[in-house]
Amino acid sequence: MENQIQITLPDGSIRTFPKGVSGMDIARSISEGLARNVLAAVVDGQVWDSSRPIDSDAHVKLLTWNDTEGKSTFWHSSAHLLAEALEALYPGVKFGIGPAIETGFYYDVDLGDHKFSQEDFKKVEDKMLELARTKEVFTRTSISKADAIAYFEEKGDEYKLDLLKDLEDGKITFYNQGNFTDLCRGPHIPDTGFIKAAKILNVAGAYWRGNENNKMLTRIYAVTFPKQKELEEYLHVLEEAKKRDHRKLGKELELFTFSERVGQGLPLWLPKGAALRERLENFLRRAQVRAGYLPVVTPHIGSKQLYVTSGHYEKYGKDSFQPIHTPDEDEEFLLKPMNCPHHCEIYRSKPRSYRDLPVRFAEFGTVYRYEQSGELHGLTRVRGFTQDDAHIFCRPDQVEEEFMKVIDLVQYVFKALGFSEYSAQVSLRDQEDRAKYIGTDENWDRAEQAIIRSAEAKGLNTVIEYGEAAFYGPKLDFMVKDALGRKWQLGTIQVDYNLPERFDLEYTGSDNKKYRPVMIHRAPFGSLERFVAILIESTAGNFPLWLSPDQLAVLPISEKYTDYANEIFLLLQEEDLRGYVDHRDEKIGKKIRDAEVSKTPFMLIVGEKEQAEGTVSIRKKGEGDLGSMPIGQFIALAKEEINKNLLKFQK
RNA sequence: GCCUUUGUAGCUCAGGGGUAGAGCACUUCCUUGGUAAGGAAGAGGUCAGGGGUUCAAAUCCCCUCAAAGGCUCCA
Repeated sequence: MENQIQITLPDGSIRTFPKGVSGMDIARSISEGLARNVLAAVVDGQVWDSSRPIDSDAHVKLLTWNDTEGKSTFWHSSAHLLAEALEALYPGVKFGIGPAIETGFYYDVDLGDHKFSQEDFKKVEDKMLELARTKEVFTRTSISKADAIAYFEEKGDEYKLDLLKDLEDGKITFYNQGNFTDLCRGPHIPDTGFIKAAKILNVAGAYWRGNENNKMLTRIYAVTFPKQKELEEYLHVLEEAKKRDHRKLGKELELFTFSERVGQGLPLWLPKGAALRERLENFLRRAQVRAGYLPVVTPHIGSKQLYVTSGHYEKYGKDSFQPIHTPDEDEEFLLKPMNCPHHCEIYRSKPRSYRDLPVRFAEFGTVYRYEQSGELHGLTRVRGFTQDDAHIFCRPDQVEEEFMKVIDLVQYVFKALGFSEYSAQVSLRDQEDRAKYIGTDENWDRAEQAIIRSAEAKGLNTVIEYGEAAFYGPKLDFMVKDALGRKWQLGTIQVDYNLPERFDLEYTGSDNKKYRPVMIHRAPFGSLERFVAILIESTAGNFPLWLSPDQLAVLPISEKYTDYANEIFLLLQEEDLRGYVDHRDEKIGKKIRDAEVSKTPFMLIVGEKEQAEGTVSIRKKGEGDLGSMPIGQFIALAKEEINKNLLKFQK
């Protein structure tokens, strides 16, 4: 029948509807409740307005707040509502783009001379909700390019005109709600009435089209919800996340600090932080010995010529810490921004045979990079940091195998430290602009294919990003999120066909001819600084026992038991357990509280009873009293917990 | 580097044109207390730094430095 179409629903059922049926009509045919919650519909894989007529057989999925796409449609529509509110409050405002993001949305606007600040937030929120209550309907209209240009010329919005330049005539649509009309592909929720709660989160500057030569617009970040309660829950989650911020915990737990006198982005590791970091280094050192790495050590500076050879000077020289000059001769040295040139020279220190390969040089190398001041961020982005760096020099036929071994090592480090939620980003060349990369197309293709195959073979959750490759080669990065959901790169593996060429590295093959080795850069942690930052946020400062700066606190009930407490502590130290005795003239309740607050895993309480029996009373952080036991039993218990983690990586 | 915001005691923060306040931490004393804060007293600040306006600036203005949230960048 010509006027009937077949709609396939996600459960596989097929229903017949009149031609021109909308997602909303379908929802209504199922239940009124569903119809009230439908935000949009997926029609043959594309998200459509729920009111848009469907003219032919299709697969349809109805979207609600519970679907990611439903949420992003909701937030995109909210961006239009924000724009409408802004236009009502600040006439003449011009609009850039206003997309939905992972949580919420933003709109880039040009408010002329008005500085959008905290005082404006409430006004705009109220206006948004006022407009939402009138249930303005979102309507879609196709418009010719000429008419669209005329509209925005009349309105004087140069940003929309700029956007229109790149759009194809005949595919341009406008969306309107209330008094606001925007250039938009859609789709949108049925009407603004779905939006019941709105919160402006912050404002930031953002260059038009992300280009720093363009004008800076005001980016207004906001979030909306279909229920007031959900907004409250969201704000609560944000508050909780802030408590895990590594900058806050780092200060509270006395792990690291910064000093203006030392300089921006140059972290100072306090004793407890240094202890934590040292544990991590030792952990990886042991794993690397088993994986066949050879430790090397290189200086913090290197001749400028070294970086001219490597190509880094040409690429980054102007944007780096400037060369250090010696007093009498015309010598120049650079603070090393990376370890690889030094390691290349170690490779060159003697002739290499094909039988020697692969060789793997590992170093916890501290490097210095002049990061832009606005980019510095706690320990995650600093100007001086230590990479758990290593360079593998191998034959071309060994690249893929070595690459996979490194993936194993990274996975094993992440697993031992409890990072289960990470993604792997494969960074390849920009598909169009290839001038910014050094090396031949042939080498790049080989490296890119090797990475993709290895990631696949290891079953990584991979995302491919074009244009994100380093200038010298493609890479595989392991990305982890911080407490606020920001993504950071931790582990990295990079294939490099370029440096061996520039340093003229070679090995003798079985035919007695010279060949060029391939280099793989890799760092499972990435940098100790960033890794510790993410570790703090993921554990909220509750480190596993083997990493905890203080593993235990011995708490005497009163000074009468000082000697017994010291005796116990000595026994623990002999077993390599770390901690302190709380000798302060305080009540036991106070000592317990302070140990809990500083997140010390075990408290050993000793008083009259323990001294008489030769025992300790154990209290575990967050769990409470475990009762008393002989010291030997506690030591066994603690060691068992330590080994539980360490055994994982010994396999 | 750019935009917005912020900078008061070791920490968390209040105040605000008339020469500085709280809680915690710290020191001393009292207390010798059994599983998340015992009591008292004391010490501690060129109110980030510099300049300006003013009879008077921590407070208002300008510059610098640092931090926060973004943008750009990231070997």
